[in-house]
Amino acid sequence: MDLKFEVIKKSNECNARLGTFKTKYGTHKTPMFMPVGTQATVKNVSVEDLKDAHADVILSNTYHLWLRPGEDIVNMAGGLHNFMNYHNGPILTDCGGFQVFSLAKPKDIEEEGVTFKSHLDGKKLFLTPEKSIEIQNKLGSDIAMSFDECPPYPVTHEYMKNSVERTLRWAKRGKKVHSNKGQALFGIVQGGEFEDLRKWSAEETVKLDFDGYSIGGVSVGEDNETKYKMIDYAIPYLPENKVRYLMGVGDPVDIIEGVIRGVDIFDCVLPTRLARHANAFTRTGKINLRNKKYSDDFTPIEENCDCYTCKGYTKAYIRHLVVCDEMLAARLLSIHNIRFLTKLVEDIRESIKNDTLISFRNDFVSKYKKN
RNA sequence: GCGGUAUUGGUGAAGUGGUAACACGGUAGAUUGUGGCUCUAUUAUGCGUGGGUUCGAUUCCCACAUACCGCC
Repeated sequence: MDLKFEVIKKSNECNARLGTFKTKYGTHKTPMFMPVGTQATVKNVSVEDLKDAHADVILSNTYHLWLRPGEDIVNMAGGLHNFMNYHNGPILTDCGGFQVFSLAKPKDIEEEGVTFKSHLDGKKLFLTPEKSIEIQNKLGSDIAMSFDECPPYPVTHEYMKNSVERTLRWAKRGKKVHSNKGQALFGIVQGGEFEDLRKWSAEETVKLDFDGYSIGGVSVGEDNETKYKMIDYAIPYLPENKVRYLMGVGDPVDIIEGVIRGVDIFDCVLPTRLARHANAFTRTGKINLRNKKYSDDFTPIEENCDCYTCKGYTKAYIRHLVVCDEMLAARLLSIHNIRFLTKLVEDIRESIKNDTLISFRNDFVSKYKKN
């Protein structure tokens, strides 16, 4: 399904662009941040919480839902939206390719597909590009991802070349069986830190004509300079009139740097994972609510934040919940962290509109200290 | 009153005549297409108190304190 992506404005100081795309849920603004809800739930928060936090598109995962409860169950429920009661916006399903990186060994990656060892019971599983698309079709997500391999960092040029070529062949196979007319399908650019492979991967993937393009294999252990190069190497070969999605990136500074380089969409587990580890984003850096210094701090996480958490709860109280291992801590922190990133992209959009993104970046980075 | 046994950090505890394991907890840190798991660093200048022996004692000896168990 064509997302009718439109560039509303191009920055005149960098590659950033302000855009919109359309689905049956309405018009969606980019740059955008998507919270991750791997197992048909954004951990610890309700769909009402997500709405309050200005979440729009959310992510779910093919691999996890394939194992539990199984795509047929979700299909019987009427699709993911009905199953999880999420009607605020579209759902994007990741293809399961990232699990190749985290669960499979290189020898288990073959032309036909990938042999996984289930993280639940160790059972051997076999996932192919066709199977991934078929599962995503049944899940009924609005945007499906092409099945890819996300190699670790670093690997040799030779390994990466083989991997990228195979990922392209997998993309072709997946596209061939993609039959869900109401579902968009995105291709994934790989190639690691190698400029020639990123270029090749981007050009060849674009030839297949997907509804959007993502840059994968980023933030897998490389340094910042390399990370930003990976984006720079791919962007010039992606079409202007299609969304660009940088997979798995959600550090606030990385989001800004990504937008400056021409990225439209981001997703990341960071806001919710950090919340489970008692961390909160603030404009002056990440803070750890477990820290003793907050035990008598009766101010909100951020004084001017409009999220549910900051409007009603103090750092001292949240710290108390964290120390007592109370579940509410994770919920309150998740809500704040998600809102922090949705607000960040709102500010980014405003900055693109005003052609002040570079100074916004400089200002943000100077205040956002790595503790 | 007499004998015996014990006393190590916030907790449970190991241990040795050469300067205090381990676990939990505490304090910090990591976390980027999610296992809430996990990982890393750090946390007793001191082994009930006071003496003695020794180059050196938490360790051996004596006394005392405290706790528990026997006996009158």
